[in-house]
Amino acid sequence: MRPSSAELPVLGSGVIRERADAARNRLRILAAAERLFRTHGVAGVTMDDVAAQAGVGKGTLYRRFGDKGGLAVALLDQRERELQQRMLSGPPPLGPGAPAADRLGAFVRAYLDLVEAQLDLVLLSETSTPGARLRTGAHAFWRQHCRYLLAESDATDPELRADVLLAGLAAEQVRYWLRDEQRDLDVLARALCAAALSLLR
Amino acid sequence: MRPSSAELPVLGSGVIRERADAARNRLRILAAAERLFRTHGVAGVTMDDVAAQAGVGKGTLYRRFGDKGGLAVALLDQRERELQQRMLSGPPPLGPGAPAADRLGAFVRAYLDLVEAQLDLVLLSETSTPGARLRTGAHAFWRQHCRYLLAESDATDPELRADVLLAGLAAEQVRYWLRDEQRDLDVLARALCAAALSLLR
DNA sequence: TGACGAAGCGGACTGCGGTCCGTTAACCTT
DNA sequence: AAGGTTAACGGACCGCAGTCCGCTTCGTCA
Repeated sequence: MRPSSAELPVLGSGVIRERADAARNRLRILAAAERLFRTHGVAGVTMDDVAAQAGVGKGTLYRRFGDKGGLAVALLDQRERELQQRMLSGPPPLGPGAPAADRLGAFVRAYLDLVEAQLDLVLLSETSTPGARLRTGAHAFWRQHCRYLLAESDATDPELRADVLLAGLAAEQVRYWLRDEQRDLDVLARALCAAALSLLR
Repeated sequence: MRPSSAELPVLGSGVIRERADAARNRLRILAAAERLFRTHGVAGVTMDDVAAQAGVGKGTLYRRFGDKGGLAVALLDQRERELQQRMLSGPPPLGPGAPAADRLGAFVRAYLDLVEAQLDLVLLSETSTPGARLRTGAHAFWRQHCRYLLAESDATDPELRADVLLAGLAAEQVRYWLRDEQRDLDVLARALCAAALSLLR
């Protein structure tokens, strides 16, 4: 889909290596975007701004990241990978070893924290285009994990219920709870965990 | 928020009546939009197209409907009101008289049908701007209804669970299930009803 | 090391959503 | 019925996301 550092060709395989200027520009763009987003807020930065700040043409920006959402995806990549690692091989209850229900609760909590910490960026990555949320590589990962845990607990229709759960964790919805309804993050997390557990039956 | 025919000033109260040219233009615009959306698809129609086809300036379009999503909301208004009437005073299990759990299932089914029948329009109304979905008057209605039914069944945290349920019924998600995953509407409806019932406990 | 092919670059350009503000005409008042 | 008030109109205008295509530079291979 969208090229990000995660999906770039890897040295040694049959795939061609990333060209030097391309690599340099990719880093420049990411650095510039992060700086601008931090100081002006995600909404206050245009793609022209990013290109100019990175000292790069707009075409380069789009060739690399596809669209504004793709840029957000790339910026989120690092944090998401960390969480994914913890889920795959970290300590329980998030990592393997705990009962599926506990792991699901731990995931909801950890994912919610990640979304909250990067709300604007996640929102951008999920809403830049209708349906974007469901098309990122990261989303496929979260879904796969939830499906597995739901199936493990003999939930009916784990695929669909994983999607329902993740729909409830969409940035748009989380932002509404947190900002518009002023819900406390911890209380919200507990309530969502309980709802997730309900979906197990 | 967004002015729609539903919120227009009503004759007789202290509020000022809609001017004659305004009423004429409103109808022209809605007719033009419906015609264009039907023949060219929602995505293939620009606001300039609508204005031109309606024989009206663009400013008029925006003054009346706020943005493209507002136009979609207005077009959906009729169908949504019908469903709302059935929920408030139609026959059970959708209307009053049946157990809350049955009414919830009936709502999920009926709402899903409405979304499916007008997928592109609902999608537009929910995604024209991030968070639009949660801000329409209709959404407040669906939410209120679900909250009530959940509370009636002694569900924990009915407010939050209503939001989770409705997030799962968002047009973006429904389109994904129907179009990308090719799920059968009936099967999907049954699975979602089951998930909704799980949220009751 | 020179030269060739292709990946990558960059910025002018396009199209569309949304705004602004000078003009028009509906409705009220007397 | 004439005049004044003001809501409503309309289309030129703006900003930004995203595209296109002629030019540049990288990496390779002889």
